[in-house]
Amino acid sequence: MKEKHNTREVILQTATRLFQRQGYNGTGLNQIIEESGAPKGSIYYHFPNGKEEIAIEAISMMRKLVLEGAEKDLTGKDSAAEAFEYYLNNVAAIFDLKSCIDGLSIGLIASETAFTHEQLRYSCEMVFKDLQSQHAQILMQYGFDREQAEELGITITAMIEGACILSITYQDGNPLRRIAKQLSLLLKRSQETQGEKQNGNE
Amino acid sequence: MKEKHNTREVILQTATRLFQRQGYNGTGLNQIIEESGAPKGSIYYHFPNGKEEIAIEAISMMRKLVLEGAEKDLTGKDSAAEAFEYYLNNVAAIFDLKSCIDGLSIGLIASETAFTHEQLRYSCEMVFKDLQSQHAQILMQYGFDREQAEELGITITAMIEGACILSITYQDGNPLRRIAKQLSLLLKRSQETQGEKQNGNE
DNA sequence: CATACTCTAGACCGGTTGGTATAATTTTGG
DNA sequence: CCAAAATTATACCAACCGGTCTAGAGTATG
Repeated sequence: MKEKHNTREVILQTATRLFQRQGYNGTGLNQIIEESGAPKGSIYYHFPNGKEEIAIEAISMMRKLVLEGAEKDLTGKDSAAEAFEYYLNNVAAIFDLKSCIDGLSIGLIASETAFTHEQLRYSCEMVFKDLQSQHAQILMQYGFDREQAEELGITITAMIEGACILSITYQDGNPLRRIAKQLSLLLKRSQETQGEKQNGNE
Repeated sequence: MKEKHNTREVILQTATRLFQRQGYNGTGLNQIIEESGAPKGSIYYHFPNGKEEIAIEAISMMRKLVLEGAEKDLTGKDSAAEAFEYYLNNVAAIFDLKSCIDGLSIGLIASETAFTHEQLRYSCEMVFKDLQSQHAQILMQYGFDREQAEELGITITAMIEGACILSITYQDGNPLRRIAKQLSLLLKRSQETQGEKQNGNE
């Protein structure tokens, strides 16, 4: 069975893309079927619990895409400030191309389902927590202490999410680029202040 | 006609609330009708162009609510840092109550319609720009120079939007409170750096 | 080859969607 | 009071929604 699971993967990839672009409520199964080329029977064969099950797996795929994309851009730089600025500028470049926005943001599906689909809300919460952790880990690798890294982790997660929404709305990478600079400054200053605090203790 | 325009206002208020809570695609006209008590005929009488027209007016109402709510909290404080921290803590308190989230955020309707409803996207872009301007104006009132105020304006807009999404997803005001503190620090440091730059020039 | 299992394919279903049409009711102003 | 205008009320519509069902095609194995 050379193509085993291929239909399932195609459905999932199409759904992931469409859910990120239009949201859960704005994406119908028929659109997923058309754009993936998968037969309707296969949707329920592979995802017996229906649309919600597809969405939960799509959120999982978004998580993987976002974490991997960020990891790739955030490591191997001279400082946290440089790393996060580089990452956000890469995300901005994707918006400029107006191309596929997979793996950039989960804010849409998170906020639209928060009051109406508890399982999806919970899945998104877990992804956001993973993103916060990733950011905090990266900051610690660049020398931040744990407490500050954690507070900055959640702040960075929010900033990136908010910046993506602005760029999506403006259909332009410019908001992300401007916010990348401010995030860079924020990180530089935070690290300087941490340095002073450590010197002060000695 | 003592109640002139009352039906129209009730429809609009209900729609504004529901669009903010569930988004545009997640809110059907029948739900607006039920929850507002308005007759279906009146929907098309008052909003002849249908759902999109309601949404455009709802976005306008959201704009008013957000701008007024922020104005009320952001003025009359000792510093920008204190003002924005106070504002975000008030927003957080609303999330803690799990009550009506009107006038807190437009990120959901903005992102879900960005690729599919150009008029709504445009309306949301204008609201975000107004929010940025408001934030920049407030910062200038507290002593920031124009250029820095504008860069911080867009950054604050993104941070608030992102923080609201996290709080919506976590169903908890805590993300907002934590980010309020980081925003306060960011503003303090930005103002100190601006002070040094001015001293350096003299 | 036969059999069992996996997977596809697409018809079908009841319910919901946004919108239309028009009669009935209410309001307004002379 | 009455006519005209404003507004309500509700039946109706085609299209779309997520989900069910079942025949049949494809694959693996003995």
